[in-house]
Amino acid sequence: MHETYEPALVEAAAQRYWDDTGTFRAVEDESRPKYYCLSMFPYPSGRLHMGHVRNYTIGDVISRYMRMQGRNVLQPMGWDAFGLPAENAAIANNLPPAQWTYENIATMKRQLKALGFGLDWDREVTTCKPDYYRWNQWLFLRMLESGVAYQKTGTVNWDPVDKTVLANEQVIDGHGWRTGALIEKREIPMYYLAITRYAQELLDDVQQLEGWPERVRTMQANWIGRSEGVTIAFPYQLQGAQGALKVFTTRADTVMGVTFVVVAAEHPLATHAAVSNAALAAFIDECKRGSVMEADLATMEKKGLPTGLAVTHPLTGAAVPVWVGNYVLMNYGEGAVMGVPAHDERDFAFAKKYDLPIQQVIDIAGQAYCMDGWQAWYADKGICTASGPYNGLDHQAACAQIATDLEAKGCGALQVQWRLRDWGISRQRYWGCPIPLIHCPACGVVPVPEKDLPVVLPDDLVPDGSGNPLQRYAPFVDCLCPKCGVAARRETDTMDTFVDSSWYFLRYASAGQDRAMVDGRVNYWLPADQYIGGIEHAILHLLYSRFWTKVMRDMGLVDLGEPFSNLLTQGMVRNAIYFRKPASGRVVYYNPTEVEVQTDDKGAPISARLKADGAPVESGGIGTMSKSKNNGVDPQSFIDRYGADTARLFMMFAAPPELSLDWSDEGAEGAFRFLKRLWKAVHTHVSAGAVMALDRATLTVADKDLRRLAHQTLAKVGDDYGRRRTFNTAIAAVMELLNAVSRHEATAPAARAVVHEALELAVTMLSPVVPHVTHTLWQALGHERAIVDEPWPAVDAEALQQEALTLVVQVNGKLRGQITVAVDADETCVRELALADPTVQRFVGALTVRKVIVVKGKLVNVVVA
RNA sequence: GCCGGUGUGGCGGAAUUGGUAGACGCAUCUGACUCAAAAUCAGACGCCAAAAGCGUGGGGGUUCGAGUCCCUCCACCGGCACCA
Repeated sequence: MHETYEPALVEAAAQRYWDDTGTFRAVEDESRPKYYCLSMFPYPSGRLHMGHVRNYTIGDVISRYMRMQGRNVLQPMGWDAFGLPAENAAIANNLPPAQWTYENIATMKRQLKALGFGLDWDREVTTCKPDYYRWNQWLFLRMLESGVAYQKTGTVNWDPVDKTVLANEQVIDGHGWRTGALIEKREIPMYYLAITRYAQELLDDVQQLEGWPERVRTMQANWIGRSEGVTIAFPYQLQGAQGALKVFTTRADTVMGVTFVVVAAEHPLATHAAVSNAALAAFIDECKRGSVMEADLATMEKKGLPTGLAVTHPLTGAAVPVWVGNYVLMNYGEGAVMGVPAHDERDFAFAKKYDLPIQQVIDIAGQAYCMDGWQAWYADKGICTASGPYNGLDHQAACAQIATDLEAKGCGALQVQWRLRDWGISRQRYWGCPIPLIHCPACGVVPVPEKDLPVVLPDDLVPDGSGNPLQRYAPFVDCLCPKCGVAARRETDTMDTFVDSSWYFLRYASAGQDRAMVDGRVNYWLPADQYIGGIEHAILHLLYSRFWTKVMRDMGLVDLGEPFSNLLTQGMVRNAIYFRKPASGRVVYYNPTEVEVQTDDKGAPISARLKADGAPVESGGIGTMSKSKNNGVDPQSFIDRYGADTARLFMMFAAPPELSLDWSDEGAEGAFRFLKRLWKAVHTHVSAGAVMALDRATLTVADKDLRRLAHQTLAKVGDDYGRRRTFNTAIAAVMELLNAVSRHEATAPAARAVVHEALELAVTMLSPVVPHVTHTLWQALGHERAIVDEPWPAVDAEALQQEALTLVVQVNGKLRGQITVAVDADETCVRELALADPTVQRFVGALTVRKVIVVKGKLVNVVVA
């Protein structure tokens, strides 16, 4: 063994051993309990970032720990390789997205290997390869047959200069990111997946997923958004024809307070009214240009214009004016809402702004309604008032009665409404999975026959930002109709990349299968025992994957209904932000490595300046590592300097996995120091020669204390890895153990044996986190078998035994002293010892002892007055 | 705006079921070693001059006892359906 820790040597040796022995190749084995540890696969953006390092280290620690627990572990990896950044890079570099993507994959794969993750690379999945995406296409066609996939129009951002559809992130303040042109909303035909068919099941099942964080389950349930209410029809006459304007409400009990209705700009009534009303037509145009994003919709100024039309209140027969509003969306519900200004905050503001009548119809005992301003209780459920036959009814009774009455008139029905909308998967983009359809002038839309799959995406085109290059590429577009044989046009829209990521975890389990999407191996490995990824995927990706799995189940392709048993959502990796804001021009961000921080004599930062010119820079606090803030740390240069183990150790030690993690050069340095200390401790110990077998009879009190600590630590670390998933506290516990080992006088043979055991346990406990250095240290401690193949050690119950306990004594809840008692001391004895303590005596003084609370094994609280 | 989360020393965090607040690490300070520096090792380290007192974002409450439970307010972060 070397005297000094040299990570480069140690890491190369361990990785060579794992490669040569095929350690991480997973083989199905019905006789052993499996463990499928899944991490969200990366988008191949160029190089790994610290977020990846964190994500995959968590997965690797869990995988290696479960392997030591005797589980047959599968830990695969792949590439979410389609998507917009490749097109942006193509525009910038004039290179095909495929080339950029495959180069990035090669780089990142090398980095993943350098980090020592125990991945089974034989199962690698790359979503931009035809052998993967052909099954997207295959399943899409099956979904079309079953009606899960269907066509309808959808709204997109249209850049009139580039004549292209933009993603939301490419629209900045309503203008195109490249052209600056004012973006228009356009309605185009698109394909949708009927996720709403599964709404109830997705909602019911998410409540059962006990291995998921409560917050993610709540977010999903809110997103699905089941609400029970009533659809109400407001009849109207228009050009002699009878019609009905439909709205949905969960507050049917307030229907007697309706004083107006608001329809979306695209609503047929709005279109009709605009024909003879230029101002209204202009307003509708303005609305159509507005954002479709929920966040914008919620915060923008609510505006409206009357149509001049009126509908009839179905219960009172009163005429209700119809308005057009910029905050009502055609795609949500019925594209119209009823206005009850007295009991809805948004309607109240709208009515105040446009001077519409406000009619209170709900009474809350002890509250007085006042029209001057909105108060929170106006929206509460109460007793109906000024509501004719419904007066005196509470919310539930009024809703039921009103629904019955509306139903009798043919003007309403009870309904369950979902916030969840069907999933639009069409993208007007090149770098994605082609939608396997052909447009025939005679037959219409014709699916590509199964034998012709996959529809291969040409991978040498270079997008230039103006439209989808597939549309101009004849070899792709020109085809023959599979039905009638005439010249036809291939669909050029591609699929949302969320499709690719909705089932890759099934494909890992069916690696190499070229005759089917999945095979029986899926039912061995799935569901994933642990899924790990960023909290930013808490809703969409996870919901789509759950939906996709259920669709495949209903087609008989898999047996499971939920793909992920346990979910761990890891926090962001953050770093300090420094910038300068010149009087003119834009803000310049400086990487923290370029900045020097001045501190006061307690170490608190007071100012910062740029190393290059010595002039001050401003601090922007701490933020998520990003290109735009220039505060990223490149894992590669860090690994080159300190090694993979230090990177892994710091990532696991600096914060619990669910919280955000702040990068710290000094902290990472500290992790490196700890590994050097560990190395030195083992080196010093083995250099001192052979060790006797542990003889429990010859141990001193100090030896017994160290043994107890070692086994207590073992129990804690196992619990932290397995149940709690708090790697930071596990590492801290091993650090404490190592501190105790280095303080231990180890010259006597028995003491050396205890130290040997403690070091073996420390090395074993750390091996999931720092597998390279522990691989070498385990050999140095005299073991033939590699540590990666060792089982997790058992706690020695005898080592945990102790004779005396220290209890704390409080007076009125404040810590005043400590007493040492025998483990089996009874309450009376503990109580007397506590009262006899001199400090306790001093604080009790002349006061009367009211009671004494004894918490077994913990503390005594003397209550005085 | 809506939904979800977070808030504890100079910093990251610990306190697992309501029971010793600040484990472990970083920074800082002191000392040892050194011609010197680095590295390493030892010690100190919530605030306050203080045995007392105060202290877990602010305010209020429940309790013998609250970082932990309840109410309320504030700040920051994630998601909001075409970024992935």
